[in-house]
Amino acid sequence: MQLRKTRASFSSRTTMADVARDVGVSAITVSRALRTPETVSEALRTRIAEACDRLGYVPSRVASALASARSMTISVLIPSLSNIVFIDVIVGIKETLDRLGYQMLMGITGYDDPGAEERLLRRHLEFAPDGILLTGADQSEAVRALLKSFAVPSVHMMDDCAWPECWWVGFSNFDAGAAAGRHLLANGRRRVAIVAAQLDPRSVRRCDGCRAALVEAGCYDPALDLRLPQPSSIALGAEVTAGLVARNPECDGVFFCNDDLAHGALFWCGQQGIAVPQRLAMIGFHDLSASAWTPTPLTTVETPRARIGRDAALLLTRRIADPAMPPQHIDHGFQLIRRASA
Amino acid sequence: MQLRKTRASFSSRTTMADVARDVGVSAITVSRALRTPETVSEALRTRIAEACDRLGYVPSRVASALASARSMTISVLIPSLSNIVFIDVIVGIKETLDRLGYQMLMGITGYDDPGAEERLLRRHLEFAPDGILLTGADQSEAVRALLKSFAVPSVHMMDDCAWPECWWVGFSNFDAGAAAGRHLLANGRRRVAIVAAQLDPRSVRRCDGCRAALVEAGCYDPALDLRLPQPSSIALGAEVTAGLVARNPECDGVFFCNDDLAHGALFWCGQQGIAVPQRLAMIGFHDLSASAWTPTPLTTVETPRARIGRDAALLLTRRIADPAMPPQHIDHGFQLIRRASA
DNA sequence: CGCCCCTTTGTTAGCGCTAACATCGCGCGT
DNA sequence: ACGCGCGATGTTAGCGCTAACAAAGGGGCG
Repeated sequence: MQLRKTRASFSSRTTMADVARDVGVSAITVSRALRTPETVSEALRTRIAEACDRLGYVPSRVASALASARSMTISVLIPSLSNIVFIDVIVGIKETLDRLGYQMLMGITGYDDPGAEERLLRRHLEFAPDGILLTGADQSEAVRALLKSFAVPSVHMMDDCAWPECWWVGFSNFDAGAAAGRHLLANGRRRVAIVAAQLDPRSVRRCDGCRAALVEAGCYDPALDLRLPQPSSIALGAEVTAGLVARNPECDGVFFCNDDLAHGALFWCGQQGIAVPQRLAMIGFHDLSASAWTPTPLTTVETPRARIGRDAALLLTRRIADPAMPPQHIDHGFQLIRRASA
Repeated sequence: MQLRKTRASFSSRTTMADVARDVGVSAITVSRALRTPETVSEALRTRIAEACDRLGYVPSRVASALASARSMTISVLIPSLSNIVFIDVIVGIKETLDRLGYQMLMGITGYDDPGAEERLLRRHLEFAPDGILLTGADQSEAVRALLKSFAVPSVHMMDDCAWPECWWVGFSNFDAGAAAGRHLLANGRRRVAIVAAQLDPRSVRRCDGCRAALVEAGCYDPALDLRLPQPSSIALGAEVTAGLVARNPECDGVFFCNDDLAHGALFWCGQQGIAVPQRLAMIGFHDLSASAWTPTPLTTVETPRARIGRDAALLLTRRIADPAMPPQHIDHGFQLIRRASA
């Protein structure tokens, strides 16, 4: 008889072997009763279920993951939590993953550090996720190499991607920006400013789209094309609008790359008595819930964020289940929401 | 020679054994070089680090978790993602956990189903988290029993708790509500309404606090004490204020159990030309970023959400490291933010 | 009646790592 | 010269589960 100390275990929890012993079968039968009930006779299945209940058995996904090479976790990499846009995406993702029994591991890349996504990915790979959801399709070479060498299925969210091998669920930020620009033009605006903050690739692409629309109409003015590196906020929107009106009094319309900035602009115009849209029309991006409630309700581009999250997660789990599946792309589009501001 | 198929493994990744073979040492030495570098000679340590790099070795936390009974994950149970308040808490939690190398597993309990938290906890226990962060201290008996039987350390967030064994980081919702009530009274208001939506225990407690303040001042009127089961939103705030003004024209002040409702009320008053605070004073709760930007800036109670998340996570990891530690409570308080609305 | 196939259960051997104990060699004090 | 302590490395076993193969029993069919 050894006197060797028993080694640490997860709080000496009830194991599958305990349940098996209790019922008088082998562990694999318990395993099957839980995972593939149809392969176990009904009588046994009932006795096993009863024993699990009675003993308070909670299966260990850690052991299961090691044995089956399926961790039942999905890593989700997003740039920020402070941006409600990504929260909506997460809500959609969780809806799908909860239903399918996956857990979500979340990683925040930030906007500034170009190497952050790779470091984060490496950290997440330690947890052996069954798949990865990425924001945008502008990943670095290092990130793509890691994904490939670890053979982790991935799906990109919130933008489109020209590369046919890329799995993505999103919409064209370029087209959405262009639609916003054309709407301002259709409103008779000729001196249109473009305001972008937090220069992530998707904001840049929608500004590109808006710019293209202005160029096409022959009224693009680089002096009205503002790029701010700071994080987007209501306060920044107010500040930048004040500067814009002071320096470019002829400006008669603004495309803001997101709604927060537009909210700040609207509040500031309200305080200053600047008539929106008569004097200055404006259009935002994403249609946040407050956009229907600003002093002048905000015309904006609605993006189906929760649907994108939901479908990206669904697509990813399908890809995990069938590695031979050909690449899929889902374009969920966008919708111009016409309110009073433009 | 067996022809048995090799079993599934995590995409045939490089293992610790591969690194050990490459360097010409045993696996345990590699393990030590990574986890407790000071126990391995410097020469070996360098060669091991070099081999890890060259082979692209990423340690498997799944195997590590099984062997060491430490999963390096923390489960966080919150009621909702749509409520920005909890996002702020999550931001704080992630700040701490990222620094300490933990991963976060997130569970959403919702507001309605009383059994949801227990089911969710059970699901999370399958992943063998090293600790659990819970919202509030009103858990069901079943939840407390599960936590006890699995011996998972936990810390409660966002409220205080009278029970001395309970570890918590938060503030007194009751006191915060009372402070809001007293502020309205100090503004000379005598016909004060209390409006609560999404009746979670913390909202209820802050309304209790406000009510106590009104009772103490001898001006509590049950007809002005509104409890709405619906989810809180800007639209609901507008709607309920319209009803309140119509039915109770004498009402001169309102305590809203959160800022969203107050925003809706302010927008509605702006549209209707109702003077805030002259005709109707109002005070919100949580100090969301938009509260400084409403038509009339909102007086509200600031809650240190990110700090609570950060410190709750820190406390939890300390409790994990030292199971003998006595229960800790951190009261981060709250702060009345005086703006124009009251 | 024997054969085959299908359903149901079991045996064996890991998945990749780490706890616990074992061992080895070196410097030091006496 | 000897033993002791200590730092550095190794051996063994096992965490709790599941893949792969094995086997037993029953039923259908020529």
